[in-house]
Amino acid sequence: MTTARETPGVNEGPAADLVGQVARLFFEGQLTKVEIAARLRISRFRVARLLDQALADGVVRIEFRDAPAQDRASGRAIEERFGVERCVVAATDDDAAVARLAAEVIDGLLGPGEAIGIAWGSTVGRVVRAMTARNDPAIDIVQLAGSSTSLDAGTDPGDLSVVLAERLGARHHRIHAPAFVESTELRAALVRQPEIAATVERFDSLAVALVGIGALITSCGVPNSSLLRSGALNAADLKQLSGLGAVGDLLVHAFTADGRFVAPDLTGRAIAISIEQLRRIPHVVAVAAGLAKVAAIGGALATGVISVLVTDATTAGALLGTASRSTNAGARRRPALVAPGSRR
Amino acid sequence: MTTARETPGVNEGPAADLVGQVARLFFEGQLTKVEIAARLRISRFRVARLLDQALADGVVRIEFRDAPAQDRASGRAIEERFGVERCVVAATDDDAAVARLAAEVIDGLLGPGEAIGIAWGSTVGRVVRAMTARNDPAIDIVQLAGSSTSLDAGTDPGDLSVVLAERLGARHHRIHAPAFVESTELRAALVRQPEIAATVERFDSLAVALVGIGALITSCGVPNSSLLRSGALNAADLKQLSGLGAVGDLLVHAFTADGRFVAPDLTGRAIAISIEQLRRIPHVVAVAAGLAKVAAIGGALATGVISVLVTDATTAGALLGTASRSTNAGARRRPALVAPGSRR
DNA sequence: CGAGCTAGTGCTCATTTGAGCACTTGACGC
DNA sequence: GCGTCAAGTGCTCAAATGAGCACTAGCTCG
Repeated sequence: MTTARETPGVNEGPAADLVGQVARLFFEGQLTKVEIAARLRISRFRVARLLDQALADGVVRIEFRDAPAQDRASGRAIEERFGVERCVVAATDDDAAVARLAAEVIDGLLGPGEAIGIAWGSTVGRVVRAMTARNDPAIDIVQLAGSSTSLDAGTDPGDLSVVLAERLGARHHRIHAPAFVESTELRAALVRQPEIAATVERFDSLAVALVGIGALITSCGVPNSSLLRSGALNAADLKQLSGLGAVGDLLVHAFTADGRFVAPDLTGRAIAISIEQLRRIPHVVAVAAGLAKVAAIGGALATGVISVLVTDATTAGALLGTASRSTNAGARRRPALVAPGSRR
Repeated sequence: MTTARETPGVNEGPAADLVGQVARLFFEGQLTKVEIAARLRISRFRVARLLDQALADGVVRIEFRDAPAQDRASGRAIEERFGVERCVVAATDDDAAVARLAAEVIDGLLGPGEAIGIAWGSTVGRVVRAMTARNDPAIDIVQLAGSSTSLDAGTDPGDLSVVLAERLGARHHRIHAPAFVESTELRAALVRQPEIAATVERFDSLAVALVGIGALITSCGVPNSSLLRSGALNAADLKQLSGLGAVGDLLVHAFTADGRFVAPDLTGRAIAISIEQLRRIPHVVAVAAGLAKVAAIGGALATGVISVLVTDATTAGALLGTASRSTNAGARRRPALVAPGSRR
């Protein structure tokens, strides 16, 4: 174990098969080392050392799938204050923890053969990559908004739908078009294209949607929208939105702090799921964290579109620290204290 | 453990965090159960039961990464008879075993930050999906041939490059164009497009290429090329190729049983890496198995383009049973008995 | 209200396992 | 030829572990 650790290609040495065999008998077959030794006619010490080697060489790898710790108190407080059906709060302010929790939530909501729509964004990307694998070819992954060529690596909704489909062993339905086009006419023409129409038609049969929440302005007032960075909107568009009181966006839809959607003209030339369609989806899971997003998250919850919010403890605390607006009428309430709870 | 196994969403119960904590201390921290018990101030029996629960609930998952058994004798025989640099033969006739072996071979050949080109096909798809994960953003995944809209699910080279990039944590470079177009003029125009040119230019800096070997005709003479199924070629094209003595294809390049490439007119309107470029790549790994492909594999080896062949035992046996043509001059020989062996 | 059930917990004892030490074997250099 | 080294193997003994049993708390049902 000092020099020449590994042979150039496949396999480590003459007894390489033995390592795998022993590892399988021990971990899969639940045999004791003495039994393995007897079966393979080697000493129990050799079995032990082969197992050590298996661990060291990474022939067997141990993977943890435990959910990150939650802050249930904050979650309940947000559920009650904002009248959202369910709120999951990661106890640590860790993007990965938020993503893993969101992935678990979706894993629980998405039944076999159901369809899930996905939006874009780095947060959504992290969730997609944190999903546990399945193999259900009947699941449909539907891209909820057009692509953008200039998004950061690994956040393009088209790529994300491929990645998620791969993970779930499912089919994916992409939108080969930009999120925003020049005119409503062009939008109409594009949506008539069979390839795009085939995806758009699926918007009405989704069981779950996974969306991010975009902040149009940060807490310090600097415009920093991903819609801007992606090139979907220009500075003028953003200024117009700010003028209308917009604080955030869901997909391509901008909303105000009190949950009203604004700028239908922008929406009119966007290729994406509509707010009405989004409202009809049984479970809309929104993932967003960060102090810059607090105002946007508040507005998003006020729209009543979101049924599950996943965030982190700091963001949740900031959200709860904001002026206590009375629970808004349109929000999706929890149906009962203990829901029937359907899980695959 | 009889009813109501899991709560609807995230997390299994009040002690869920404890399960993960114990599992991590035991498997990651290598602590003994007694030590864990002392540290968490619970009994060692509880630790043992929490660990059982972790295994049962799938909180820790044990993954085997051992290479499938090889038939080294057949591999060596093919290396000598066909003068190929390296031949890896899976002992079992199992598509998954072949794919895993090929994935290990590529894992050993592809160094950090190097570029790999990938072709299409269900076999290549299986290899890509069998690759072990990395996180090397400096690696470039390059699509070696244009896409096809009508390939079977999970075999499109564009999707495959996304999947591989995802697995390796790498960037991908796609070709947003069909593999075959109507005319050489159209091909030239497309290749001048900046987006396509950016990918094509990378063909000359690849360290590894992963390709399948296509059979133009099966053993019983029925035409069954994936080029036909994909719609890239029509029946007339295929007939023309058969007339020229073609038995198989590498990417879009058809070759005869004695390893000559034919039908440059077809190649002239294909958007794909050229044979000359392919020859300059240090490692061209070809994966192919199945009796229907024996003739095609023989021809492919005779072209001298392939440096590593991965196949299964039955195919290897059939290949060795064919008339012993003298080792062909153009083939890539093994450099020495014991190569310096570079492995990451 | 109490019998009966179940889930969870801790105990004992026989078995399994790990750590350190001693032996064999083959390779290498002098 | 022979000393030296490294790698691999087996042994002993103490520590860790698993399996079965007993106990308790909380719950349902009559």
